[in-house]
Amino acid sequence: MPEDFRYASIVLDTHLDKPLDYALGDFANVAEPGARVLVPLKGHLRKGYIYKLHNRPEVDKIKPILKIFPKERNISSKLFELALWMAAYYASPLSKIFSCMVPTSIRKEIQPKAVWLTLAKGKEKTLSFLPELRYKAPIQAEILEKLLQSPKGLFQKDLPAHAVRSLLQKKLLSAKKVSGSDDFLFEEEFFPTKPKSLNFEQQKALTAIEATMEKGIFETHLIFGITGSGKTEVYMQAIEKALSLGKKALILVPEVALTAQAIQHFRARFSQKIAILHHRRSHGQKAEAWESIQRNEAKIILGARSAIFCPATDLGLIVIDEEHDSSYKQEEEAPTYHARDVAIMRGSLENVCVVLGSATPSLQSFYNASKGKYRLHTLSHRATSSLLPQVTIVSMKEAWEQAQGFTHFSKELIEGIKKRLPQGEQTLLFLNRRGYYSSQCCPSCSYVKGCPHCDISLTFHKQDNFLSCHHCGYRTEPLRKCPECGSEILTFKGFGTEHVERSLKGLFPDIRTLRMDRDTTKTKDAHEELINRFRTGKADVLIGTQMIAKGLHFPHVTLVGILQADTMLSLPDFRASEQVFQLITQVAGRSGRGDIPGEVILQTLLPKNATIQLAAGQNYISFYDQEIRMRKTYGYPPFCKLIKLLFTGKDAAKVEERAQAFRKEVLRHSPLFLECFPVLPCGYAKIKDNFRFQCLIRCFQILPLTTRLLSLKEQFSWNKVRLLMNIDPMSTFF
DNA sequence: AGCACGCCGACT
DNA sequence: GTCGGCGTGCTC
Repeated sequence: MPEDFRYASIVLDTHLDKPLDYALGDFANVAEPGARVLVPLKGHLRKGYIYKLHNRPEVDKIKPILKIFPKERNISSKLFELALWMAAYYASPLSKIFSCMVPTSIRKEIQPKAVWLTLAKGKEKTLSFLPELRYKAPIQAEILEKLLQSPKGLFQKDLPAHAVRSLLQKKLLSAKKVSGSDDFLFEEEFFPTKPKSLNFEQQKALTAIEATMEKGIFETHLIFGITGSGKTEVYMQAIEKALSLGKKALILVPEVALTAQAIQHFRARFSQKIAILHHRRSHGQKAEAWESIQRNEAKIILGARSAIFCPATDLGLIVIDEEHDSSYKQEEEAPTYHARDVAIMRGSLENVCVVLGSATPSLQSFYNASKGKYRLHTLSHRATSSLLPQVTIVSMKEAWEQAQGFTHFSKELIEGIKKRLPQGEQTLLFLNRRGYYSSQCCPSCSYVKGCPHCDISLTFHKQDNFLSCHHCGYRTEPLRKCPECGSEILTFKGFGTEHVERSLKGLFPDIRTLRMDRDTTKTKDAHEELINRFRTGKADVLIGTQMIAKGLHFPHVTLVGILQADTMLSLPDFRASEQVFQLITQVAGRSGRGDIPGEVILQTLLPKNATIQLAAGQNYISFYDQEIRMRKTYGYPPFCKLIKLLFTGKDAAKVEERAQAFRKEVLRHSPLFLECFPVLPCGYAKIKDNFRFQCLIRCFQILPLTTRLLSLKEQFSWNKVRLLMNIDPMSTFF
């Protein structure tokens, strides 16, 4: 017989880390962990979730729970279990985990207020007075013209409010309230694409995944498929299988992959409603997607990392596409979770088949697969007839000798671009640095103009002629003279995409270029537009940073130039090689996706470097063998676990002192086997006026240690210094 | 997170 | 003499 509990500890929505006790009163029979409740706090009403039921309150003065919300607002028992695991593993307060699990729009009950406007019925043809209106009320006329061009309608918020009101009064427009999402537009029009036939390897992977789903058990599959091998088609057919079993499918993709185009790709295959969750959607859109999942309307959920917490019941399949992608890891704030690892935990709690896919699996995942923890499926052929691109390594030392000075472009690259111009074939140039010059400096005293708030140099942007900080957004005019020595002869160092674009135009005056980096994709649809313009052949060359590397499909690209393939290799980070290998492979994979075979030119100052050579050979297995040996020798993951303690604060000396003191406490109180590295300034020693120090902990098991660390953190006197515990950090440098 | 309490500079 | 700056600390 269950015990009768009279109290509950409640985790409040506020950033209050500690649960508070309240009396259950009449709610004793309906209260359960995860239930949404309303409670008084300091004379205000607050909402939260029940964490535990008990009979031993911590304090004497106990206020009562005022209300228990309907079950739809609960955190389900399965997700609650996942939350408890996360709180322990990631050493994070439960309140922060609950706020990951439920969107703010749901927690704050924000009612969407978007208004959708269409031309009033029957008025479409009676707009003969438009010329007159254009004269009397040009703004109103403009609205009507816009609506004639988009007959489905427009959001009111995108139109001038005053003119809309007049038009509504004249009964020329009709308005209806919607959720703020334009999802309803897509529901009507479907031209479903058919499943493609699978090759032997794809079929084998699919059969194994289907078998797991049929058994209704938890099992993790890793699809290791070269770029263009048709992983997505396997996911699609696995999703179909999940649906046919009456289950739901959750697909996680890196944030950048959630472009309207990728979404349409999914919408075109499935007639079912697809819920889309990512952090750039509006409150209303997120709330609608979330509730449609909860009402069991959406059977397919597509989202970025936080979608792993979606309230779906009866999941049959979780897909993590591009499993190696670092955007799955939350690094900035607690909980520092990895969506792939949370997915695997969720899968095991809910008996779900988990599918990880990548052309360059993380060392961790491939290691797990090699140990039999995951089932490995290799797709070694491109699904279409296209071949993998031919990669050539070019030594830039030699290129500079030949050119008698610095150049972005080796002779091989110039020839490659030139050859393609008359044929309408396109080139992609990759450089992982935006701006024109990466710093302004004084050659006589070697002063470098840095950001006053961060520990980095300011990047020069020629287009608008300013210096900017890529960390905090600080902007200032370029220096006229050196503030240290007064010299008026100042120079610049280091080149970015803006400079590459200009140099290229110097070489080929008539060349049509597009540039894609954070600077050119600031506005809402700029990203989409740039991709469309390039895809439809409006440019010969696309120059870009990281963001051109991921998943884009350009059939006319037959040449990819990687301008500085090695800058990241020099970082003192255990994952540097892994990241460079992944990046080169992903960028190279953009070449030759159509009928004509592709070419890749890999420009580097380290042509003999093993990682560069293996990436050029697109030889993942050899790279894995090399790298896993390295990790084993030096004792890095997956052969151990890492925790990065990050200490930040305005006063550098105090931050370092607190960090040292905390490190001592960790060593003193830990009977567990662990290794505590010295306290060091981070690679970025200061960001937004906050100094940063870190201390790396190496251990074999996370779980008992994080509990320990959390209680030490609670007892410690912080004195204006903050600590972020990063579990399984992606980088040990920054 | 809020909100109160608390201790030091520019105002009626 | 008060108003108000935001530093510190508590909320069941």
